[in-house]
Parts: sequence; structure tokens; C-alpha cells
Amino acid sequence: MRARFAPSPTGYLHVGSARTALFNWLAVRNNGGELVLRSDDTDQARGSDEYYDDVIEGLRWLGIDWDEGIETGGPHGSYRQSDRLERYQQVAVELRAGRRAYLCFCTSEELDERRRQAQAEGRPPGYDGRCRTLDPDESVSRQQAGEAAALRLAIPRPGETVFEDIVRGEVRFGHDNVEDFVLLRSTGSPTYHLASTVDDVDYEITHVVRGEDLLSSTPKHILITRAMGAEPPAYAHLSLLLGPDGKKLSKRHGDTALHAYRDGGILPEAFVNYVALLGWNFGDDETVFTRREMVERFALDDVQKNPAIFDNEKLTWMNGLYIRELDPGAFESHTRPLVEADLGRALTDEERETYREVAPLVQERVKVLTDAPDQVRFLFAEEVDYDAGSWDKVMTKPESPRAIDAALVRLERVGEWSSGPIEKELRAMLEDLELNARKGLQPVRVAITGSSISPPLFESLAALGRERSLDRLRGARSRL
RNA sequence: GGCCCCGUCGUCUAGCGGCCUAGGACGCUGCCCUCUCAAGGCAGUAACGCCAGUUCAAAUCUGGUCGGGGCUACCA
Repeated sequence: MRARFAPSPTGYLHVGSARTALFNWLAVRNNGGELVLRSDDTDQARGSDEYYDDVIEGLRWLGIDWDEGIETGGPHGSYRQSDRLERYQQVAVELRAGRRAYLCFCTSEELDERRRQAQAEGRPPGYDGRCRTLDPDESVSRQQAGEAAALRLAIPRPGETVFEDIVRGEVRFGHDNVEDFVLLRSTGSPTYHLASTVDDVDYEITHVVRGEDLLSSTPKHILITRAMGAEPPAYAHLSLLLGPDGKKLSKRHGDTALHAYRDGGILPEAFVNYVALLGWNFGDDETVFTRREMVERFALDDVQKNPAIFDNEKLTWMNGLYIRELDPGAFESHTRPLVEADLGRALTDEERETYREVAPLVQERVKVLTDAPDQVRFLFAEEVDYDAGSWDKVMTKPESPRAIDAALVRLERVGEWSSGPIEKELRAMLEDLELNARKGLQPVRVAITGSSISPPLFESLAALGRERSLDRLRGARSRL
């Protein structure tokens, strides 16, 4: 098996494309085949280097590796279509010489006009084949004389293209609905259909796994392949990823660039696990599984036909699971840069030690890595930022001043400043005041963290340190 | 409009003629645990689009219908 992932660098790596790449990768790794990465940047669609790099970076982040192609090399040059223009032109010349394709002198304006007319009269809007009957030799002379001409494939008529799609089963298209489409523009540059198909043939691709949006172009690709005298590969068309409104996932649904998920604190393993579930399932009612398990069980035949709505909430839930499974050191090193970025400065050695201690408590509480700074900001910022809602809800309670006063007294006499002794004193305080833990501790929490939501209180106090804790309690008391 | 694809809880899905009183997961609700928030545990909520037909028996097969989506460029 030889599959390929062939993004066109006209935008950032899209989550839908990432899923296509993943399914290609899973299929190949499952059966010991090879994955080729190429760039479908036909002359016209040449994208920016930024997009090109984004694709490669995204694949690497996901842990999707390839055996041949871009950056990895192989027997076919750069694996960028923009470097293979002569090859497409060569194929085009052969197709024309073999009468499988013909020159077309219709201008864009003429085509538009005729298309509009056809639609108005209820006829199919495709190219009407006007230039197909021109004398080929005469056409060549006209072109050589300088007349602009595109090259079109002569679709066999009547005819029908039938193929067995791995996920959809038999699909058939009557040629009445396949127009004599353009292979080579009048500028000499190849269209996507030509370039992509030539590459699939040249690179000996056996399985084309791609999005369903290309399903109706498949007869075109099969026809080109046959016209080249080659055997078409097997096709597997993956259903599309939809936004919450059931429409094709696009920018208006929010983030569609894969890197937005990385930047949003999603772990690649979680992303891969979640996305694998869109159109495929592990069996055994399992939804969480390792990459290895995934590779072992994956089969294109098991891929579902219906489109799937991309559910950020489930992805986030799953990400929380993966975060909690991270070893503490990994969590710490993943999130420390985020904390530092939030603070706008690097942590001191002492602070790093503090963070190392509290990070495991944070790890249990976040669903995305980027939530970490919120949980620990109170430890490293000079001033507490009192959350107005928390303050109003907690500090206005009648018992709050008493609780803070008492806490101050008890905490001042804590010997060793660590969570155990701190807890002991505060529990004693609760007993003195005859307050339950909820009522007695919340004011303390708000006083030192600024919020009614925080990591566990005793550990937070311990991490904050004696002096700063006491200062904050005094500061809060004076605001009451 | 034409062509093509798709149709099980709100969402992702299991199901491949009787194991279905339709299973799992997310979400949501409630309870337990609990210093807050999470996490965890338990329980609950909720679906075969519709109509015919085939069959002793249909979510599963067939036809139609409705609904959704994709494509319809000298874009990819």
C-alpha cells in the first residue's frame, strides 16, 4: 500500500485536512505501507512559505510521519508540484497527440456567456464541447501562431465511470455529467486535476484517501489515469467534518487551523484520539486508546460514511483526561512557559520550585494547558487581583471578618510553614468559631487568591509563603 | 436547477433480519465524596426522519418521500 497526503499550501493546515492525514497515516501504519507527503501547489496555487511550513509543523506536532516526499526525499525530486511543471506539460502533449485531449480556443467570457445561457435553458452547465470537433492539426497551428488555447480532456461519450469506493461502495457517474474539463490552462500551467493525477500515477500511489469534496472529481481523475495508460488506485472518500451548524467546517465556526488547538492548550495525543473517533471507532465501547492500539485496529473499511460534527467540548473533555495522565514533570514543563508568558517574565529559581510543588494540583484541575496560568497567578503576581464576583459573594458574609481575624491569629503561630500544620491550625480555628469548613475557609481563600476558585487552600497557603499569606489576609481585612 | 453522497439520543457512535425493553462516550440533571473548583463514583435524561413494501420477524433488506451536505471554474 502506498498512500499520500497532498495538501495545497493555500492556507493553514485545517483540522479536516489533519484528519485526512491521520486516516492516511493510520491506514499505512496498520498495513506496513508507505506514506508520501507532497505539496499540491500547482503553478497557480503556489502558496506562501508560511502555509507550507505550517502544514509540516502541524503534521509533526500530531506525530504523523511520512516515508517519502517533502523534506524526507525520495526518487521523485522535490515533491512539490510547482517544480514539476514540465512533467505535466509532457503528459498533456502525449494526451493531445494520442487524441485523448484537444485544444480549446474559447475565452473565459465566451464560456461564461454560454454557461449562463445553458443554465437559463435548463441544460447542464458544463463545457459544451465546441472545440472538440476542430481539426487537431489546424488547432496546433493556430496555437503556434500565438492564439491562446487551453487543453481539455475528451471524455468518452457516451460512457460511464464506475468505481468501488472503500468507504462508500460502488459509485457511478454517467459521462453526461462529466464535462470536457481543462487539463492545461492557456498559460500552460496544469490544473489540479492533471497535476494531482499525474503525481498519483508517477508516485505509484495505490490508495487515495481524501475528503468527500473530491468525490465528484474522481471520475475525472480516473479518466486521466486511464488516458495515461495506467490503472487507477483504490479510492476512499472520507466524509466531511462539519461545524456545529451542520455546514462544512470553516473559519466562521471559529478555529479551523490546527495550530489554534496547539496554541489553545490541546495535547496532540488528545487531538489524535478525538479526531480518530470522527468516522471511525475502536470497538469494544472504548473511546480512549493509545496511538499504538489505534494503528493496530484501524481499517479503512470500518470508516463511517456519514459526516461528523466537530465537537469541541468532547475534545476538551478528552484533553483533560490526557493532561491528567501526563507525568508531573511533563505537565510542569508544558505549562511553565505559559505561566511565564502570562506574567510577562521568567520565574525565579525559587518560584520554579514553588511551581513544581503546586503544578500537580493544577494538573488535576485543567482541561487545557492554557488554563494553568489562571490557577497560579496569585502565587507569582505582586498584587492580588480580587475577582469582584468572588469578593461580593464571600466577603460580605457576616462571618467573614471574624474568620479572617481568627485565621490571622492562628496562622501567625504556625511553626513549620507547610500544608499539614497550616491545616491543623485552620481546623482548630473552625472549631473555635463553630463554622463549617465551607463558611470558614472561603474568606481565607478569597483573601489570598483573590477568587473563590483556587487550588486546595492549605497547599496554596504553603506555596505562597508565610509573610505573603499574612500580608494578604491583613490587606483583605482592611478592605472589609 | 443538475449530478453525487449521507440520514440511530443535542453531539460522536455500536448495531450488519430475531440477542434491541436500541448499547457506549461527550453534554446536561441529580446524588455521593469534598476546604472552593475540578477530578472520581453512582443514578437519570435522550435516538432508529417519514410512508409503503418484503418477511413469521426490520434500526437492519427494497422503493418512495422528506431533510442535510458536497460538487457544479482556464480554484484546489
